Amino acid sequence: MMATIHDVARIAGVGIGTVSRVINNSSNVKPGTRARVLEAIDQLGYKPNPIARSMISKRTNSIGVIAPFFTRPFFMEVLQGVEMAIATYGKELVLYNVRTDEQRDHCFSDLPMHRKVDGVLILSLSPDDEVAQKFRHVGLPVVLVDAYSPLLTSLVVNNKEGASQAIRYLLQVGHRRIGFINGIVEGNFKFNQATDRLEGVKCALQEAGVAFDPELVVATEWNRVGGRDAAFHLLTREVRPSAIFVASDIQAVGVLEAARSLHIRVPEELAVVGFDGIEISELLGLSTVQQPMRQMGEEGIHKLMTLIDDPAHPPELIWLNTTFVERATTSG
Amino acid sequence: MMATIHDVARIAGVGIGTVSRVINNSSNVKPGTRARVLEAIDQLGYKPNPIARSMISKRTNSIGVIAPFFTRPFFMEVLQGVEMAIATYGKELVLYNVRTDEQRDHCFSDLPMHRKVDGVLILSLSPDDEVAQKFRHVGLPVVLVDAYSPLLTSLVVNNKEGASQAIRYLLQVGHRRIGFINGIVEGNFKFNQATDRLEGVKCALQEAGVAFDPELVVATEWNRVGGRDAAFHLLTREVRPSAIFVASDIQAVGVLEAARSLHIRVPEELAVVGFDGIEISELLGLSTVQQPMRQMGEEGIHKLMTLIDDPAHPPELIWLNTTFVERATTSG
DNA sequence: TTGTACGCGTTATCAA
DNA sequence: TTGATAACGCGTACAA
Repeated sequence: MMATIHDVARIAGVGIGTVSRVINNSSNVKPGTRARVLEAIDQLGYKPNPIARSMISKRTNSIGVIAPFFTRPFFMEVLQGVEMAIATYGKELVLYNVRTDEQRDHCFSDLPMHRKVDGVLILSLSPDDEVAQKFRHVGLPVVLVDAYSPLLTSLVVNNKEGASQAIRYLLQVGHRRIGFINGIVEGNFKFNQATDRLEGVKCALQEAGVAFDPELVVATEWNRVGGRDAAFHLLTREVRPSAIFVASDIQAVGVLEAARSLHIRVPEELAVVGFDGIEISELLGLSTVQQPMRQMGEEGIHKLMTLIDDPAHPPELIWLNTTFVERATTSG
Repeated sequence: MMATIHDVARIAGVGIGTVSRVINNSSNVKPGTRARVLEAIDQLGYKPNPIARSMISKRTNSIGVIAPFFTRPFFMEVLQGVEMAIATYGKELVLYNVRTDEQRDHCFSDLPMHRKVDGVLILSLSPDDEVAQKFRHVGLPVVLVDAYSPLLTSLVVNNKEGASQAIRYLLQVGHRRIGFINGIVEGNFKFNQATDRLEGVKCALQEAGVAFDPELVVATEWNRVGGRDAAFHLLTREVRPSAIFVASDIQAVGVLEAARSLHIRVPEELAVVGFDGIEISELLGLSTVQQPMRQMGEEGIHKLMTLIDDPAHPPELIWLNTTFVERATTSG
């Protein structure tokens, strides 16, 4: 039905070996025969079967991306960088979205064996040592983005420092009662965005000699509703905070909604700072701690490609920095 | 290095045929031997190689999604439905993002031959008859979502009626000078969202006996900046419109920005209606024509799966309806 | 420079 | 119920 290398060989009156050599433009083939083969290929509209090819070469020409809830704006931004980088390498992008722990475990255990991808980029998910070891063992290149493992090349954002930037700014402009709405800890791993951001908050407060008040900290879902609920909680206490730092922009949007419905003016009566720097933060004039999201995706892929070319390459730990962006929700 | 079916056969002391039968739980295998095989599989941590499998079965267990600029919110929403549906089928998702006509043509011409996917879902891109014919010819199942071809199963939104809904509403609440900011026509295909929405605008005006004024129509890029620029254009004319209907929410956001910087109050001095119903429209209180985006993705995949199971299934044309959503930018 | 034969890891067919 | 063997379409030694 579909033309194979044999058909081409027959039409061109050569052996399949020669056709193969022409396809992979191996040097040792006489110009005359090459022309004949090329013509036969053209005539039949022949394309090498990539499945059969990867059967031999052990290369699939596609790379896998594992992300939790890739529909969240943060992942979208990273994914955009990933996609662009992958396209420049001419690879295909296989997307594994994981919503549950089961899906994650399934991905982590099966992917290494499958070899349906030449490499894997894992987003915001830190595999434990056992899983990481397995990836190494089977020789499947892996890069972690926004996640960390000592055994795997990791690109991490300095979450702690980012949170500190936000708190230092708020302290500097005079706030003393600062609320912190964190995201809930997803998964039971050591590297965790929520944990690190909380750490950064504590640190910055301590440096400034301001007491840390656990009553002002709430952890909620990483979404708008979570942010809104938490904000209601914080803003309806007897003594409410004069500023709230939120662990993600999307939650911060919920905070703004809560403030509006409570008739609390932003920034006059309440300063709000988010985290991430997704598009909506710019739209709403939300001050935020900007992550280099696009860059994370792109660099992650570049690292992965070098790893694919040189699997023996030792794991690296790459730190990326955040930038505080001052907008309308803080500057009165 | 990695265990194969031969290793399993050797350890279990059976032939590879038997192992294969156990894997695909074919009935005719004695419980005793099945147990031995299962044990060997477990011992070796053996997983069948999917590449070798699809070499024979001609099934890759993954489906391709072609989308232009999948990073736009509209595509994200559809993609979310797509992803969820694909997950329920246990398939893998291969994402082809196309930004240029070359990439599109490349996708359309290569994918059918590759057979690296069992089926393709094409988003917002209408292949011409020649390309469609090719898909049919090689027997690769295709479903079009938000796009149309007479030769392929297509899920389309009633763009014309949607635009009419918006205009009828604006007319009903008293507007007579209604501006229309359209998206530019991308690609030279017959089915086109921009064209249909313009048609709907004209129709609704005509029905109401209101003259259509070409001066009030501007076509721009499908993004915020495009919307903003177009709005500046419309709003700085001597007699400006009292309402603007915008072909996408993302452009409408730009319109709102323009109105704000021109100190034109919304909705008192200017009513704004978008199209799409992406999350941000809800956030900003933007009145809009809601598309059933998630549903489009899900239904598209379901249709594709039935097509994969029954390739002879004739192409269908499925219409989906929009819903007008009234929010703050129109209701004074 | 070119053709042949083998192997990649499966599934499917056919005898036994 | 089972095992050997032939495909599947390609890359690649090896021989010519």
